[in-house]
Amino acid sequence: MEGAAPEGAAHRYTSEYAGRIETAWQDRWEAEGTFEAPNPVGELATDDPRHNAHGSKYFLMDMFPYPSGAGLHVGHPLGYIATDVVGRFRRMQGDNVLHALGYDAFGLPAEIYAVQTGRHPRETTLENIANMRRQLRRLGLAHDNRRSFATIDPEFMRWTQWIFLQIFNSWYDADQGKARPIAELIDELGTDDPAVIDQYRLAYISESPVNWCPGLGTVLANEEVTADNRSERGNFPVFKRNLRQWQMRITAYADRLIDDLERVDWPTPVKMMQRNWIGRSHGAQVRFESAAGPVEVFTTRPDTLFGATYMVLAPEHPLVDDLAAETWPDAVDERWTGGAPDPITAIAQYRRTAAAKTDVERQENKEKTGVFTGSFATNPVNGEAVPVFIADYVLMGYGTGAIMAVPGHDERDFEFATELSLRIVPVVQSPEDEVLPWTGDGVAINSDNTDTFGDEGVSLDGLGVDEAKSAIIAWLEQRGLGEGTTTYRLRDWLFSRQRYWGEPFPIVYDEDGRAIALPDSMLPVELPEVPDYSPKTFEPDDATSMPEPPLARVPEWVEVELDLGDGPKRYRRETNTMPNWAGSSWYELRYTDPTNTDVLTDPQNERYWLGPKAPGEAGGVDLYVGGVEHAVLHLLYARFWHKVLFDLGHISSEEPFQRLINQGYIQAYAFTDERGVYVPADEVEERDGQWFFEGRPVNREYGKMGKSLKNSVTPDDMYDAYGADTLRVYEMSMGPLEQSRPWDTRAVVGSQRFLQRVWRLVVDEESGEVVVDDSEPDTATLRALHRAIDGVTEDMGELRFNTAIAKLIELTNHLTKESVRSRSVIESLVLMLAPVAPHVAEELWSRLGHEHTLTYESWPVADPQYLVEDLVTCVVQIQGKVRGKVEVPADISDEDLTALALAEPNVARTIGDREVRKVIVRAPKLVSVVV
RNA sequence: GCCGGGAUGGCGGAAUGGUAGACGCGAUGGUCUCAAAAACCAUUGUCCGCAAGGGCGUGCGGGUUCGAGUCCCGCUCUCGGCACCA
Repeated sequence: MEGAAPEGAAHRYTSEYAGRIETAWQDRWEAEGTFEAPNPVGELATDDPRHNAHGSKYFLMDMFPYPSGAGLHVGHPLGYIATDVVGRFRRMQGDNVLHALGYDAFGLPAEIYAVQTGRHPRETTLENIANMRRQLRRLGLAHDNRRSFATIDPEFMRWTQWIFLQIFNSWYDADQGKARPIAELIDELGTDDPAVIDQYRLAYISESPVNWCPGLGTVLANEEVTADNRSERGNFPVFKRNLRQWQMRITAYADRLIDDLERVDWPTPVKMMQRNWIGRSHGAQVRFESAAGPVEVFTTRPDTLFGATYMVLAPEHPLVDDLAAETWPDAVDERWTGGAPDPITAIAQYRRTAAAKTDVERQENKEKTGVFTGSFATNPVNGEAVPVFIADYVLMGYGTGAIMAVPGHDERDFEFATELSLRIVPVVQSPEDEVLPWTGDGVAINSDNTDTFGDEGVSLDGLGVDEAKSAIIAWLEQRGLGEGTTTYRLRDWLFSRQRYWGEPFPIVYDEDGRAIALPDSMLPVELPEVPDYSPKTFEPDDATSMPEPPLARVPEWVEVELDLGDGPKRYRRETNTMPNWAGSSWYELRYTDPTNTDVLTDPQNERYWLGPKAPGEAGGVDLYVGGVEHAVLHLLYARFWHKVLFDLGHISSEEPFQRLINQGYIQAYAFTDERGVYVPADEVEERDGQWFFEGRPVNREYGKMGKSLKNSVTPDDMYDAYGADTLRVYEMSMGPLEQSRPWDTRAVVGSQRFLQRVWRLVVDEESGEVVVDDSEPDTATLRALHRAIDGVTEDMGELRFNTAIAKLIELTNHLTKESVRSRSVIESLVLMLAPVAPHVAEELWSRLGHEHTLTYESWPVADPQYLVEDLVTCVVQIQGKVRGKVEVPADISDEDLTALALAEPNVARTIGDREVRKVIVRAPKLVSVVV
């Protein structure tokens, strides 16, 4: 953009000049360890007083990146710049700031690349990390590099595996509401029989329906499967299969995971998503007697029990076979039979068609279908015999897999009842103009069984929904017919994957196939070399295929002889690996004590950086910035592990992330030609609102930045064209952090012009001499300065970098216009500029004669005397419309101001001969006249 | 369908219920220059008007208020999440 500097301006702040300054300061920061944050104890402790190691602290985190081979584009660093600005600001406010960046380095892309090239994923991953470190270093991030790590580092993996064993070796004590060591359960139960004990573990193996993805050759967690049953990564079909897999008992924490959302400062949408995902609903379990024994149902509307006119079981429900009658009752409605000669045939047929339906089909066609089992059950509140159906609108995986159907007050039951012509009884009074089904509030009707039960009975009639619920639950509990309960949508976390590039489990099996934890001394269990990195993958639609993990193909690793306490014996290693999410579920802890080899983090260090600041608080990272796409997955898993470690007494904080902000995305325009092919966005020209590529018109689209859309802009491009500081200022001034916005390379120059103006306030572009002097600034300048200090300080504190920068620009423009040279003013400006544009600020600070980095200089403080003006512009409104302005002293009285306002010529003219009915005075800024 | 965001100039965006459009980009005009670039200065919501000034204007329709982008009610569009969860 910028040509060679003209002869006469050798010290002009050009991109090239900026680049020299920036790399020089990056080298110096690194050499001096400028951003190293001391710990209270251990290897990273220090007595360097400038770091305030025992005073206030601030722990900042970014969602760490997966080191992709594609490198960064300008959208990636948005959050990193923002946290860096916060960190630099907090340091100048006196905080000890912990800010570092690790790498989430296990993952599918590296494995896929390895399969394609035969290169070890570690090799390529480490290369990618090195490249990313280079790109990010050039951005001037104030990270403590001693605290950086990658999840694949054996030292990190060791603790990931250690935490797994902690979870494996604990159980959830529902009475105490916390996890406890399994040894305490063994004592309490008086047995160490694995058949008993293993069922309680928080990490356990179960044979249960899991999401099998043949196209990826691995199973997936529920959270990794999209609504239309495809893999979030790769978009392959996913099938439910019964397989033996590791699970984590996250469901034990469902209540705390919901309730503790109130103790963190997170965006509402993220909290909502977590609440919905956990899906807690309060209701009742009620038993309906049948020929096959009691059938348990779950309902959130026990108040509508009197309106339950039939029951529905999921087709896979275990009692269905027992309920299937030999023959249809006389005069059975033919819509109930599915056209079959008897219930057993009807059920078999229905199950077959239901199973054959893909989930997509189920979704497209929500028409209710089902068949009658031929049996009846008894509604416990009124003794009525209600027919029992099976239907696929009832899911085995939720509640009890059986429902009582209340067609009068449930949409789905109503549809089914209409379809099969079932009885509909209203039991909640609906508003007059509403038709059934009525699902809203109302007074109970037709809900009285005192004529059957006499004094033992209950009447809900006249009660509101909530009262009726409590009344009927009390009645059911008293008679042993049911009880109030809570169910959750959340399922346990499927924790094993059939991949190579993940953490191995620290588990071996003995000859009885029993899972045994390896002792801590044998950690980490490292990945063996394998002949082939890929799991066996299958045709994406091959639902019957079986998982085959790559590690199973290394018999010399799988078969081991170990001495686990009772002499050397043969064992077989677990061949699954942990999911991607393992490392990111606890990495916040490792930043606090990254070099500790004895514990995952020293309790003193953890307490200092993460502990609650006041009793009752949950603690956690002071600020965590990342994309909203992790709202459920990563953030839920990390909270879960954090709570387990808290329960077991390893850490003092109950939540990992106290405050969370979702940064927006930087998106970009992309252009397609008449064939629909993407053309390079940076070669498109705009004329009169139309876009042209090589003279031909093209269409504009808006979307993610990326190679495929040919609209990527890389940080490296920006470093070359403008320098890192300009890129930082531009990204921060584009808008609020949380908001997504379009990239506009043309607009970047505005940020460069701003930095150039600041530069010229200090340095003569031709001679390179410092031009500041010690002159006393005039009052107008002092006002501008202190107003800026006041506003910038507040904006920075609230992460409003865009408006903070606007205020710095205003101050700079004032100083430029008035040719202000006063050192005191310019130094304050340089200090305030430092968080967003640290290199140029350091350079100017140094040229102003300061020996040390400005990193730990005190942030300027506004002098209140310059924040009040003596003369202010008062606005005069008539009927709320501005009709005039008067310059008045700030301390003017209401009476004087009113007089002045009414005397203002235009005001007087507008009022004319109308009567002034009321005057509202907000001295000294506003007078509002009502006529 | 349910839940949660959002809508302001040509563009990105500012505005404790009190002068809508800060700051930046772009555009137009000017200074400097042989010329250009850069820099600097000025103008820039829209309509009427020579001007003074006035009308209109924050997705749409109502309301509260002396005064509403901001608060309340009802919609539209849009983005995100969930989706037969009993």
